[in-house]
Amino acid sequence: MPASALPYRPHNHDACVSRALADAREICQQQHARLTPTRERVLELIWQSHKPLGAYDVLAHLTEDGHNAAPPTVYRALDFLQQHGLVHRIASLNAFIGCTHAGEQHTGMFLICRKCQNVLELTAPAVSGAVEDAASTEGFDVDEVTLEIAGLCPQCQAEPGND
Amino acid sequence: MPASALPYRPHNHDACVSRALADAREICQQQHARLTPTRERVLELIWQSHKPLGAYDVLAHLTEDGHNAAPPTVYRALDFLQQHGLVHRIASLNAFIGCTHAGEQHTGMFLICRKCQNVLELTAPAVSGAVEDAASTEGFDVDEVTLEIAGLCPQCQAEPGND
DNA sequence: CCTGCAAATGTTATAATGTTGCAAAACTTG
DNA sequence: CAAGTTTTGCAACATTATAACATTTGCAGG
Repeated sequence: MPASALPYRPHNHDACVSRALADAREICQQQHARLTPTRERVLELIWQSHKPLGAYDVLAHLTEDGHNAAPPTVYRALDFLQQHGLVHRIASLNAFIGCTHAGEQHTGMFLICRKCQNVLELTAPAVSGAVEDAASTEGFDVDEVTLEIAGLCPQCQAEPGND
Repeated sequence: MPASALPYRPHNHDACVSRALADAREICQQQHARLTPTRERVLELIWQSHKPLGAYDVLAHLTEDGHNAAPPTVYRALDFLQQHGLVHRIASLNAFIGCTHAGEQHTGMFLICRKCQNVLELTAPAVSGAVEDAASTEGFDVDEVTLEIAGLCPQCQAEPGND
């Protein structure tokens, strides 16, 4: 039985968000990218949920803030955050989640619990390597890998009614 | 240099579609599933393109046929075809493609050329294994794997202007 | 045959997700 | 501060997907 991974454990989520924001500020500074208030707020909203958040969910939160935002505002902020490696888009959910490896070189692999919706982002060199090998056997030049795994997290497996 | 994989090679595409349809009929018969005219026509349309086809593209073709179809018709047919392993949905493209391993037990892995749009479906046991290992290290119970790789196919790499 | 059920389809409307294009504002740099 | 670039606001629109309910079809049993 492995040690429980972060999103599955109770933890001080405020601190976890603060750290992510501080990291983001630093990364943006290094890259001469402008983490504007809207962008930072969007990142914060996404981090406040360990679960993936849809663009329109983000929009709704901004509206609650009193920010009179339209969809492009959100999509533009999300594009920016993605480009700087601060959030990932989960294609199978049309949703976004904070990157837990921001700043590091990595290929994301996501374990998505279909019951509690928590997402764990992994870096698995063995997987990346196998994917690269398979692609290069076909002479294919890899640009971007989408690797999303739906299933049951350890906690939810333990609960009843998961057939 | 590997031998060129099927979708990248010129081939008798009509025959390739016919074979897919014949296989589908057999698979459905075995599973006591009804491959109705609409479902079969949708499968045929998808196979006639080696490129992924959006639901509304399928709808447009049906309309050309004189079939007065609405979105639910297409989505229902696609659901059926997916459930019986005859087509795959490519989440990163919101599009569908014929399954080249229908009837076999397999985990799809898709090499999607971002230039010519061709898609090659692979079965790579090494990748599936690595994914399984990574998931089980986290105690995660895998249900479904979405593995989509965007990049350049061998043909398109050879052409100019692919920076 | 026909009757009644289940599966499949038709139909209308609507929800959810994402984009384009242009004008205004803010920041940056000389 | 003036000119250029980046960011934001805003309105309209495009694309993808589903809900709800009526109708038809295929088929098994009386």
